[in-house]
Amino acid sequence: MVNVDNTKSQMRKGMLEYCILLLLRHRPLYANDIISQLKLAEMIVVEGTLYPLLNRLKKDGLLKYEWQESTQGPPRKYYALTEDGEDALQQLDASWNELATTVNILHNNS
Amino acid sequence: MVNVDNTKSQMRKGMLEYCILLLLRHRPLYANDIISQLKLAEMIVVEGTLYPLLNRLKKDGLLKYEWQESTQGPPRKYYALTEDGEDALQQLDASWNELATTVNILHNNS
DNA sequence: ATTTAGTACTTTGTATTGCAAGGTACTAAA
DNA sequence: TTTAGTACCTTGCAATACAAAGTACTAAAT
Repeated sequence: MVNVDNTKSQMRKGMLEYCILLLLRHRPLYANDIISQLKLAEMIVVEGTLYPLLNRLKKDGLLKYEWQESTQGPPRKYYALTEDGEDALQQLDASWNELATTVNILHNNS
Repeated sequence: MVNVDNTKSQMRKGMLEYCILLLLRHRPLYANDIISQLKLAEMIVVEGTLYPLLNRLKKDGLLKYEWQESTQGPPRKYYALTEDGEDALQQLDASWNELATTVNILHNNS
């Protein structure tokens, strides 16, 4: 059997940022929430990937966070979209639609 | 205006390999053909990206090539899917469908 | 009080990979 | 014999996903 895992994971990687923004669209989440949600969606991410990514999105002004106490452990950074983040997300919705259309055309054409 | 170009290009990158295999599904193409086709589909690729990628897919046994004379210039490497390549492509079709479904769910859920 | 386990966030080193830029080699026309 | 065009390859750099190790805080167990 051929190994397509690498290609599959490349596909997922490309969507990661967009999926994280989608998850944050309507409610703030902290890192572990995001990891669990993405795991459910079979878009596996690990801490070492997520934290730097969240920091980058924060630095770029798409995300902000608030510290919140937890009943069982240290406080958590709850991330939410900024206004710029919402703008970006809208643009990415459009990009996603284009991309999906393109791929489907290539798929059917061929 | 927020800059989402980086994220957009990450999305496209992830699909690159799959799209190249799709293009080769029913006919052999050489590098410039692939570049033109992908440019039409707004999935821009440049030589420095494509050649190493084709070599890798060849090395992995998904692609093979034949030299063919050209009427206007040096000979060309026409790439085609191997049997393993066709298997891989089928698996990737499935992966693509899953991914697209997942993203659309995240999109609508949110 | 001290240790241990659990949780949350961060950092470091490595491998992959896309790309710009430059290089080689062949063909054909000037 | 030069020049332009085409095709393929390589090199060096930047971005980034990930494994693994590290820091810090909380809460329960001893």
